[in-house]
Amino acid sequence: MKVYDSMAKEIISLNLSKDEVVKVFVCGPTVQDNFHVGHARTYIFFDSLVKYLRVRGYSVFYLQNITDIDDKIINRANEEGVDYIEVSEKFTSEYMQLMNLLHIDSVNFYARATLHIPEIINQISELVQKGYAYETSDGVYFRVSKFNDFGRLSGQNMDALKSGSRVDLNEQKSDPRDFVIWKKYKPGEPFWESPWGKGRPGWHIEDTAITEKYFGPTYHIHGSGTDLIFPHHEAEIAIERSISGSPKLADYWIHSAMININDEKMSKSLKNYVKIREVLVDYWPEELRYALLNAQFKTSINFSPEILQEARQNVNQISILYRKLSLKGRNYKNNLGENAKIKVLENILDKNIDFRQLFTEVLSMVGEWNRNLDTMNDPEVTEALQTIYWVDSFTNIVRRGSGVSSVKGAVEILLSLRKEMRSRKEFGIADGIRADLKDLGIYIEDKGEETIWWTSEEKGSDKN
RNA sequence: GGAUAGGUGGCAGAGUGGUCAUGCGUGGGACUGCAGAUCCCAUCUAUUAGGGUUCGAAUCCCUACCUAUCCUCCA
Repeated sequence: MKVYDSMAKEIISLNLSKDEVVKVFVCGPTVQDNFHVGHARTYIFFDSLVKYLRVRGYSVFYLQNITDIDDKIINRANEEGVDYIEVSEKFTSEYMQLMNLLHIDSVNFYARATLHIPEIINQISELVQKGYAYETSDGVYFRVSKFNDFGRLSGQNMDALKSGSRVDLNEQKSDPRDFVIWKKYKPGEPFWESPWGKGRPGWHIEDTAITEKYFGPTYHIHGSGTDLIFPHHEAEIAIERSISGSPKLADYWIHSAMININDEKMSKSLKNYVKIREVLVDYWPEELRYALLNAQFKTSINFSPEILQEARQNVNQISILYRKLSLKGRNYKNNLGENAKIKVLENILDKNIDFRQLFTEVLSMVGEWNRNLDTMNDPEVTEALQTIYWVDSFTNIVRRGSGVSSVKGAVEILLSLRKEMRSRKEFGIADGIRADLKDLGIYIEDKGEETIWWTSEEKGSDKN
């Protein structure tokens, strides 16, 4: 299995062992505001990546942090005249709900920063002791000049950073590149006691304190969106390696590209974002997942109604075929691993975890299965079902209508009535039944003497 | 200015030297009582520009131009 690694800046082999737990850390959100499609992309991608690793037999522990103390959270709380905890609780809960809606269920543990203050203070103390950090009147800062690998991941030139710095010059830092790891208390702000007085943690050190606690000084995969490479990941590397002395923090660095809108990055500060909630009014989670996985992870996606519409088409095509196949046979969970189609798909993914290429190949298989649907024998049906089931097990893009709902009996009575009407050429009545069922989310399809049906609610603009 | 990733049809997007895949869209056809689903055919005269290497370049080299992200908080 290979993947583009941001540190190596090329596609390299992912050498992971199946005999030990694979430790994956992905930077979670700051719980300060509504979540947008950009967040969705990153977390859907890593969800599918981790699930795929598991499908391939790796035992993965997927850790994510939640930044629940931060300037922006405090500012928002002040604006609204509430305690910061109200803000962070509200959006933490919203985040969890969205993850649930989007089928993002691969994370083993969400670690909140405010529940790791002792670990953070320990790290700062160590850094101060070793001379990597110094105290000023407003906080404790990391001394970047003591860590000579700073800038390697992001390709930043140390001197250029120094001179061309856009960083605040007002602070009492001894070097403009130095970053804050402890912020001293100002009136009205939440605080924790520390050897440097009341205060709260800086952002970068939250993650290292958390990963060190659960993973130790090094782990296997570190992921997030590309926008966190600098300075956040440089800072994490500097902090943890200064403490541990290890030559690396993570074996692999995987960064997913941004979501753009009108060719510009979607972001809170530009106010050009589309909320996940808004998308889910008109589109199913499976459709959003498809749209966001339907690109190489290193390629930015220009978000538009067109990509959602395309996703809807393809999700429908795969889902409807899946339904038809499952009416033909149900032993698709057997004999996984002997499936030649799955082998083909594995080979595609193993080149660079490219879900778009996976989808392209799946769609061509779907075309073939549709062509042969009437003549497929049992092993072929099983193979097809297994394959779609396998793909769905880590992508979650198949919409599963059900033919065994609680209304099954009633539907079948109506269908036999409709059959009778059709044989009497009472097409008005027959079509009326079909239309009424459709309004209830029950789709039927005539094929010769047979009529198959499934349930599938409609969403958004397609309704009517 | 530096770093990174790119510039292929209406859109999306494969393709590291030899008739420019594929998907969406659009048009037509088959099937159907009609639909739906599905299939077939077509369409869109597409490789940023200019040089070079080559029998031959989207693909290799050079130059220019352009786009996005990062170089401040951000997934």
